[in-house]
This record gives sequence, structure tokens and C-alpha cells, in this order.
Amino acid sequence: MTNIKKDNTEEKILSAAQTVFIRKGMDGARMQEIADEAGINKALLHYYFRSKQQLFNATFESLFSKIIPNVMRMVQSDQPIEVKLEFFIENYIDVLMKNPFLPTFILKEIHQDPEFLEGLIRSSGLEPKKVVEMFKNEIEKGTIRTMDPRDLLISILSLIIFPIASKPLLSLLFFDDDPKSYNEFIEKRKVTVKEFVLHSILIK
Amino acid sequence: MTNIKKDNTEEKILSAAQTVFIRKGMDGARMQEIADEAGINKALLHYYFRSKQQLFNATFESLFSKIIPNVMRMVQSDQPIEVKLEFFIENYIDVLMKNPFLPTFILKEIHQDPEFLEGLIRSSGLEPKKVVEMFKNEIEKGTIRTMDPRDLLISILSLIIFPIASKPLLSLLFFDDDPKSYNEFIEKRKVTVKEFVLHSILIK
DNA sequence: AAATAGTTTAACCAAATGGTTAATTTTTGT
DNA sequence: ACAAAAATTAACCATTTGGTTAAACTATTT
Repeated sequence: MTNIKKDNTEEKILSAAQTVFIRKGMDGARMQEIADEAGINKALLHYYFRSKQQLFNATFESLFSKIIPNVMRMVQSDQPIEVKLEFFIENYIDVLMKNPFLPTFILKEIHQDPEFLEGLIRSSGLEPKKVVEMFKNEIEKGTIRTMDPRDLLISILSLIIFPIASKPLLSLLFFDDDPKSYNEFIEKRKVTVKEFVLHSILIK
Repeated sequence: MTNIKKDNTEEKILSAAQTVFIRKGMDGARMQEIADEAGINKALLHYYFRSKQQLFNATFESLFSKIIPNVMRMVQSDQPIEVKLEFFIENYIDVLMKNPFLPTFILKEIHQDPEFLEGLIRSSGLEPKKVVEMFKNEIEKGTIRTMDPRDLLISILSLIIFPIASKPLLSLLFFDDDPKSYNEFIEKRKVTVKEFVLHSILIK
């Protein structure tokens, strides 16, 4: 084995960096705090990643890939739209609930540096055009009503992502700041969102 | 007139602080940058607002009140649900499009300090329970199908807010990074979202 | 017009922060 | 076992940053 120690430390750093960057954002995070979180000396951060910016980029890439659920295969299958939709929604809500701070973190940093995105998207295996294409086919088949397929996809993403991204606000406004109550709500949403969308688009 | 100068400077500071805080966030913003933006000496910031934290709080409160559209009167009117919905959606999209960076900014800072929210919400005139109540009434009247009214409200907010909060991402993914194309899309959304929601909830 | 109070500024300061260096320890190849 | 390479650390450093101070300037009061 070439370098068991190296990999280990690098992973520890990345994991610690994720924790701290998500909690504090790029500007709020401190290199010392990341080092403490990883249980190593601060100089090691620079030894492995040169600068804060590069550590952040590596962290961001790793985090970004996390919120891209592995659903492309399903999208391109020949299951009926109801099944695809259910799979997509449940899968995505699960991913986000395991990382509820991710959407806001990513949205924020994206606002600060939009250019950085392009490469990430290309290399992530994310193919929104394929999803749009799928909806277009359904419209042509006549299973769902006529509408801009981009609109439909964006609406579905909105219904999934926003309630999780705004957890602290919603929790306070509608769930008496009770985590259990909020989590139940999101869990139920897997069904609710599916029904909400299907009611809206299916031709009955 | 007691102090024409004082009011003027204070407003200049707050306006500059809004610009910089929205652009950079609490941690990324620099007092010197705010002073420059306002065209004054940095010490004046502390003269008027004591600390960065207090300046931020004042700024945040002012910004938060901006994204609370003035729709409570409409909600409590006896217009049919279609009209209320249309008014709410158009009004809210307009507010957000004038301040597209606000949702993300607020979401981010809220994650960092959820407790700060409670007082703000109370003093803002925002009454989500009243809106929830309205939907409950419609369900009882039988105009819309049975569902958790909180779910419905949160879904509507999602459909309005998320596509604007994630502007850079969507712009890149679906609109070739062309602002005009994206803006047209959002403008059309006023109708799209209304139809999407009505299709989903109305009993036909 | 002189005294007083309020506003604004330039010059400073201490603490924090990202980053570096040189020395030490650990691992690897022979 | 030993030398070379890699990994890790403690001690520093230069810069940045929020915040202060004392002096200057402006408006107000009497």
C-alpha cells in the first residue's frame, strides 16, 4: 500500500472542512477551526491543499456531487411517469434530509461565484436536458397536459428543495420549532408532492 | 429641523450596508467596504451603529421586512380563491424580482442564527396562520380538495421563491446564461404557477 | 460672538487570520 | 539497519480587520 496515512489525513481534512464550511460558509470558516475539527495541525491543511480557496473548492465539489441523486437511469427507463416521479421525489428528499444544510450552502456560494458552476455541472453527470426531454415525450404521448417542460422540472425541484432549505424558518412558523413535527412533515411530503404534481399535470 | 444631517448619514449607511451585506454576507462584508460604498469615514459606522453586529442586525431587519409582501388584506378579503392566489403570486414574484439576492441571503443568515428570527417575524406583521386559516376555510367550503393547508402554503411559497433564489443555477442549466431569457421565464411564471397550483387543488 | 453639543475624520491599536518555515517524527525503499 | 522521502508540528510572520481615540469641523444655543 503506497500511503495509507496520506489518504487518511486527506479524508479527515475534507470531512472536517465539509462540516465547518457548511456551518460557517466560505468567509465564516476558519482554517484553525477546520484543523481542530480534523484533530491535526493547521499547517497540514496547507500541506495538502495549499490555500483556503483550494480547500474550499475541493470541499464544494465533493458536496455538490452529493446533492445530485442517482436517478438518471430511472429517468431514462420506460416506467410510467407516476413511478418515475415517485422515485425521483423520494430519492431526492432522502438525499436532502441527510444533508439539510446543503441546499442553502450551495445556493449562497453559487451567488458569490456563478462561473465556478459550469465545470461542476458538466463533470457531475447531471443532465437536466435529459429530464426535460423526458417530460417533453410525455406531453407528446398525451399523458400529461401541455406545458413548458422546463417549468415542470423547476416546479418539482422547488417543491422538493425549498421546504428543506428553509427548515429553520418553516420549523418556527408552522411547527412550533419542534424537530420531530417538522421531520414528519417532510416525510409525508414524499407523498404530498407527488400527488400535488400529478394532480396538476395528469390528464384525467 | 433637529438634525437633517444625521438622518441623511444614517440612511446612507444603511443603504450601503444593505448592498454590501447582500453581496458578501455577514462574514464576507468589510466595514471599510461599507464605509466606501457610503462615501464616509469608517469610524462613522461605529458612531451610528456601535458594532458590525448591530449594523448587521439593523440591516437584516430592514431587508427582512422587504420580502414580506403586503398581501394580508387581500388574503382576508372575500374574493374567490383564484383571485387571491393570482394577487399573492404576482405580488410576491414582483417583490422578489426587485431583490433577487434577498431569499438566499436571508436563508443563509437564518441558518446561522435561527433564534434571531422569532422577534422579527412577530414584529413584521406577517401572519402565516391567517393564510393557513384561509385555505382551511376553502377546503371546508369544498372549493379545493382536502389536504394539509400548511402543505399547500409551503408549496406555493416554494414555487415562487426557489426559482428566483436559484437564479444563477437555473440560468446556467436551462437558459444558456442569458438574463433576458431567464427574466422572461420568471415573468411567465406568474401565470404558470397560478395554473399549476389551481390545476392541482381545484375540484373540477 | 462665544460656548456648547453634535458630527466627521485621520491616525492608531490589539486581536485574529491565512499562510510560511524550519525542525522533528514517521514511513518507505533498499 | 540506514538513508531518503513523506508527513507532521511548533513557532513565526505579514496583513487584514473591527474597533478606538483625540482632534477638527460644523451646527446650535444663549
